[in-house]
Amino acid sequence: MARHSRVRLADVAQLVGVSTTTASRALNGRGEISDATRAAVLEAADRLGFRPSPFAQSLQSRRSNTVGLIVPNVAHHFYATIVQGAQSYLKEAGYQLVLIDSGEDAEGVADAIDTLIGHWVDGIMITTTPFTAVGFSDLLNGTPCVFIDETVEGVGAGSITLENSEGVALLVDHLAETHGHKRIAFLGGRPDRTDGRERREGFLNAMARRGLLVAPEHVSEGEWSVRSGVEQTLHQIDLATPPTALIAASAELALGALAAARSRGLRLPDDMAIVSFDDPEVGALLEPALTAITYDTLAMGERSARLLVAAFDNESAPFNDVRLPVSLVTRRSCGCEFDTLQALKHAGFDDPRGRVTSPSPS
Amino acid sequence: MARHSRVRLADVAQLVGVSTTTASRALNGRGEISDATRAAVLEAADRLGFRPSPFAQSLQSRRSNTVGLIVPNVAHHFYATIVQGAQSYLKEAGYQLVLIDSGEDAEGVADAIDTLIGHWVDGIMITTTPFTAVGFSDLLNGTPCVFIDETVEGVGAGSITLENSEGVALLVDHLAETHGHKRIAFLGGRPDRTDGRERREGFLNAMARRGLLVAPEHVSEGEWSVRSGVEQTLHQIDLATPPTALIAASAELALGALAAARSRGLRLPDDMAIVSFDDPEVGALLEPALTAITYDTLAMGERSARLLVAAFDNESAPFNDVRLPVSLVTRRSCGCEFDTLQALKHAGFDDPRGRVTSPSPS
DNA sequence: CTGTTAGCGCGTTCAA
DNA sequence: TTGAACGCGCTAACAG
Repeated sequence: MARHSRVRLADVAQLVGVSTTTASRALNGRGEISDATRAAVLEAADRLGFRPSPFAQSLQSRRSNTVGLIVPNVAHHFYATIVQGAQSYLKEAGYQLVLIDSGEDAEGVADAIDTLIGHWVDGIMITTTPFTAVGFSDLLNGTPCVFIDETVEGVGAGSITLENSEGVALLVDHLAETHGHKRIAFLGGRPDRTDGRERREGFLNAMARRGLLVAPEHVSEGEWSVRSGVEQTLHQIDLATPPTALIAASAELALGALAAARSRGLRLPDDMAIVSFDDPEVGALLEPALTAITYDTLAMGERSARLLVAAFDNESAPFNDVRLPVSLVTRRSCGCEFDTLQALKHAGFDDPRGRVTSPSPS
Repeated sequence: MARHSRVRLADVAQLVGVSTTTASRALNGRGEISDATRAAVLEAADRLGFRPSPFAQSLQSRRSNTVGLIVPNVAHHFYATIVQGAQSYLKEAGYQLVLIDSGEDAEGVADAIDTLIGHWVDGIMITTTPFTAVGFSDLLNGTPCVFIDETVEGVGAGSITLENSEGVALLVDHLAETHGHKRIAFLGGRPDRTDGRERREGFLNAMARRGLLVAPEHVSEGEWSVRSGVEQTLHQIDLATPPTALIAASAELALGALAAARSRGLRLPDDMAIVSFDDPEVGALLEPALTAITYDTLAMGERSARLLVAAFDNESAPFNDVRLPVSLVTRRSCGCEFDTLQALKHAGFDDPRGRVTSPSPS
């Protein structure tokens, strides 16, 4: 295998005719040094293509300039975008991202944390929380950490989450005020996740605030998946008193809901309105185009990385609980007017790399 | 910032009462050593929670046990899945993945390669090729490398690509044989990419093989994006002799095509059939459900990683050009029968992590 | 079978 | 302003 053999600091120093100490000082700008030698060293380093060995540096400094990110599934757009956001900030800040796709189960996450600590990452960002506070504390063993989209009480430097209940309230308000819906059902995800729980509670609160009754059978629960969306929706449609509008707690649930309703021959949005927390990548391209809550996932990643890096310099800072705003994009599935082609022209969808971006709400 | 201070080999050795050399031998299984001391060292290491410093090891061995992966856009499902596949193999093989989202432009990729080499990765996987062979050779400077979805002649240990022309041929054959289409148009992506070029040529060849005429205006070109799909499709529809079927060279183009055709009031698939190379995540949930070429993206990532790691042990092996098979999934957009709900029940879409997997063809 | 020595490449003393 | 010496933690080479 290719053993790396490159120019060392010593080579640079030798070329210039100074000690490695001097060369080091010139390159790092520490200590006093004459302008002449500094210039000479810099030029020599440049000419030789000198790159300091990160291992030697880390061995000496006891820090790796590396940050770990644990996601349950990189292939999911939400997590992939967080990776992207995090990396863009970390690069700027001089850190390298180490990504681990852990799966969602506890064992995988424990493994991932262990691996990252074994690699001496300076900090860890975690997007899935199958442990309690003590569990995490044990695993982390003092390594700085930030939670994304989830919160674990009293562990880590902070968390970045969405305004989940506010978002659901936007959906409820829009359905009720603009379109006059009263019998609104909620398709939920897993209640053991922070986001799932908050969205569910947000729904109940928003309905209560408007004095709208929620029949128990109009609040269902399931997995965070398309299949579950189908099942929950069929169940709702078959009810003696089916709802006139559906709020899906996630993009996958909404996709399932759309498919299920269509296959039952319902005309959307006339027979039933369907809206969603989470705007799927293809939200504007669905039939009907999906009214949804959007948010800046890229910013979630960036903010998280920023929060973590900030924590490096200030370990004793209090837990930082950041909430990111969300907003409503009205399209056709709620009953509003929406011209897909027009929307495409004005907002996004032109990423040359092929990304299907949703029009960002202003 | 949290300086790592942990148990060193020396601590273990001291506890047992042997030299670090002996301890090292016991832990690494090198050299002769008595069973008794080996056991003692292992136990002590375990009890102390000893983890060898990767920096010290790398400094000494001159290898990092780390592999770099460069993608133009992690947020894109295709690349995200490659990341996932690559990581799953690398983990098994004892390597850590270092991911860089470089963007698609040459500068970003050059930067990424540079960064990775600066981190002494043992090898690099590249998914976008904005350079010629000499360009890459210069940048890589001997670092083992594998290309994914693209090929650069004569550089690296090998490449993993799809059976692009075979895939397009499957689409052409299906449209012609099963549905009797003769005027088939092709919506192309960027011809400067290996995949784009091969799909375009595959189309022309497949049509020629069947003796079908292709009017020049029925082969268009553009970006790899939804917007471009919309534009190209509108252009085709407005032609004096519009095609009766459309083959989109990528998922994004297909999504754009669907939206454009629908917005013009065309009934799909009766007025126009639309099929696609690339099965979008939501292929089965579109209206109409999209007939498409699918392939195992996860396997692309795995195979690539496998190929790279194999190259570590055998640097002089010849260039390994791996082609991954693709297959046709017929749904409704070509004119076939397709029951979305039924498909959901039988194939995929039940990933608890929320992944929207396409039914895999058997 | 085991220990001593030395060096991977860098930064940081301390002394000149 | 510069340099010599040392140590970060580990393993390979060379004794014993």
